Amino acid sequence: MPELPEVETVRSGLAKWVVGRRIAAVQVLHPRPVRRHVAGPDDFAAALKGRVVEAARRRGKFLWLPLDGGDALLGHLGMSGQMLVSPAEHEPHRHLRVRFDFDDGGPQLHFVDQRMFGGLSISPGGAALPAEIAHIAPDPLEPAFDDEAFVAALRRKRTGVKRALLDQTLISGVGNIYADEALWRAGLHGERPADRLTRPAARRLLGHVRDVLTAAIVDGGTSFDALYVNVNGESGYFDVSLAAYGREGRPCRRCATPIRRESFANRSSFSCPKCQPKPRARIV
DNA sequence: AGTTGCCCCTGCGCGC
DNA sequence: TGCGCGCAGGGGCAAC
Repeated sequence: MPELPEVETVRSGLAKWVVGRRIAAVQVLHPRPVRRHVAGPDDFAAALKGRVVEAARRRGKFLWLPLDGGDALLGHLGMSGQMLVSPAEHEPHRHLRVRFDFDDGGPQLHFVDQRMFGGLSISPGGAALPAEIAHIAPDPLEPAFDDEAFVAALRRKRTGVKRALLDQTLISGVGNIYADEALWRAGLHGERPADRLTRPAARRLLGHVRDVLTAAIVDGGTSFDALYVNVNGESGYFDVSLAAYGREGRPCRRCATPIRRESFANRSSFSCPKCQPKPRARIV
């Protein structure tokens, strides 16, 4: 579910509510979200007890909390993960998987995840950049992102431009919603061969990716339902600004043609049939 | 080596 | 009312 804007909204909430606090206890209520910690849930909890959270960082859709001593708590929300800051007296969420208590007795941190595609792990020495996510490309909102390197790499991809946008080793943070939104803004169908984009077209597409991600962060992300909320349980409202995703049959905001839905990699793609014409088959 | 497909999970809404 | 099916903001890994 969460893409870069949603994860960034969560990160800023963690920066505000969790950074600077010392973990007093960790309870793992379901082992699956901690599956990447090979030593097991008990070891995971023991290793975090007493550690101070020093920062809240993000690359693409990954989050990490640098801890005193140089390690980091690395997290990914998967399709349905949430980080909630919750007073201890509140009724726990049905899908609460991991609970963190702090030594100040203040609100707890709850990792909630219905589908459990997300997870938490400890990255040894991973405060600056966890080794586990070294294979992920920078995201387009961080200074390390190299626009021209991305444009060149995109134009070498022997695949459709949407698949390329979703390739986290090429550009991170873009998921199914914002890929469709950026392609709509660029007037490109997702099946357009990436290696046939002109350099200027690739640069324009990157600009649209950056613009839509930035606009969505301002709105606190996209919330279709209760599965995505910020650390205080509040929804984002970028959904009202979506132009393509989830708008099948509704008029294109540019030309009023009904938005089309096509199946794509076990999911869906939304686009305007007129503004984003399907490419002709590749002639080899 | 680069690209594609399958699988991991739970729950909800729809049609029969 | 009940059940089966399709679908959902992601990513790792095996197989071509």
